Amino acid sequence: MVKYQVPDNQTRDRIFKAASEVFEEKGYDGARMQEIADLAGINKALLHYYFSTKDQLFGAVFQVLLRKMFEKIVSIFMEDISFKEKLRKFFDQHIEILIKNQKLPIFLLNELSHNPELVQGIRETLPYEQLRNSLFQKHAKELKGYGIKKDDMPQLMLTVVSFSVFPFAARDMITMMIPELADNKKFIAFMRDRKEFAADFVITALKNRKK
Amino acid sequence: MVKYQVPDNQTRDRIFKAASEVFEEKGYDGARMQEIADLAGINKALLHYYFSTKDQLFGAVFQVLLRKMFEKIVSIFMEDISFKEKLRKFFDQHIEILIKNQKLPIFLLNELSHNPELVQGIRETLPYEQLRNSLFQKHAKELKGYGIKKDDMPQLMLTVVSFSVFPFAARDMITMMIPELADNKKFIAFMRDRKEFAADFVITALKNRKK
DNA sequence: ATACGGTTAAACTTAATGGTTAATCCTTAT
DNA sequence: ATAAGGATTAACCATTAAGTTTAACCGTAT
Repeated sequence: MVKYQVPDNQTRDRIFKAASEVFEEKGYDGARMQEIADLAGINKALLHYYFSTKDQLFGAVFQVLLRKMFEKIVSIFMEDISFKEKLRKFFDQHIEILIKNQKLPIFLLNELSHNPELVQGIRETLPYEQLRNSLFQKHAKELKGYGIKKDDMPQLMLTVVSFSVFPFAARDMITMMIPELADNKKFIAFMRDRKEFAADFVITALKNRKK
Repeated sequence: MVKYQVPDNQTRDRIFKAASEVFEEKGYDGARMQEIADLAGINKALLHYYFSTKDQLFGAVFQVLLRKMFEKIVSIFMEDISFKEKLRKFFDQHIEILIKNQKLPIFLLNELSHNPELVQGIRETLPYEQLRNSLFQKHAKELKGYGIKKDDMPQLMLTVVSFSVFPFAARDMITMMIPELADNKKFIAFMRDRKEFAADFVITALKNRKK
């Protein structure tokens, strides 16, 4: 493979990374192409040389970030372990990921809510159907033992995900009510505590569910 | 009190209402003063006559919306009923409010995350300290019976709130994974089901908590 | 050598968009 | 009736941001 002036497409990658940061931080409307160019260490002309419009750049970034987050979740839930184990593992790993990407949830949720058509291009490529069905079938006995019917799965899954995602999306609301957690270190500790709290909470609720 | 041309401040109110809608729908960055003026049925000059800058208008709107939401939550939790009853009542009433203000959660959370200083003016006027303390003290015996220590209260309260708020904030993410719920009627039904699901879930988890 | 892709700087175009101005309207007080 | 003053308007202004253009530079492949 012949190398040109710039070996790989490092410029494109730098743009992509810069754009991810700026979009994630400010949202689509608040982001400025100039700021992205600055952060990538290039000028606006080159930025448009790689991504002709803001929309296109945003679309690319959004899709990657959404997929990244989604695939992490799926991969954990696809593993071949008991449902209870999955829960513990999920909260552990997912919360660690979110600690490293604290602004990601609110960014994804907000942009999605502002233009739902963003999903169009991604929907087909994500194995959400697969996840939904296989999750219930793989743990049919275990879930049946908990009195969880197939119809209950959406409520349950939403509940599980909200345990880890919501605190990050609502971070500043939490800070408002619990000023101690304004300190990032303490917030992270709080979220690490939450791993066990959440797993225990869900498992207890399931085990003792009225059938 | 002498009345001038316009008896009450109906114009101001119309502006305020229009601004609430537009900001809630598009966010600060996505909102246009022109659109607000149009929706209020006036022109931009008059808009600036009442609210000199976009920031000022936004600040006023945001504060009112945040307080509105917060006070509803507080009022339910302050009532003089058992903790279990509070939970059921909270999920019932809170979810009904959110059904009528579906975009409010993501709006508040997103704007707050973009400029946390928004809280400054509001913090003092909200009885969150009061809520935190009185909640635990009022139900000391009941919560003790569940093995909830004072330190556990933030985790518990966050959990409770996330049951009702998160689904609205994540509405389009949910729609992506559960296409049936794209239909608003069905989504509302789903959320009404969730009232009982959430209350049962939390109460079961509490009752059987390992101490 | 030369052709070409990546890159820069800088000036430019164009379409909003927030905010202003000066005049007009309307109601009430005198 | 008329003056005063708040409410309202149409037109305007200044700035910003996306995207373009142009001319030049530089390293590598042919």
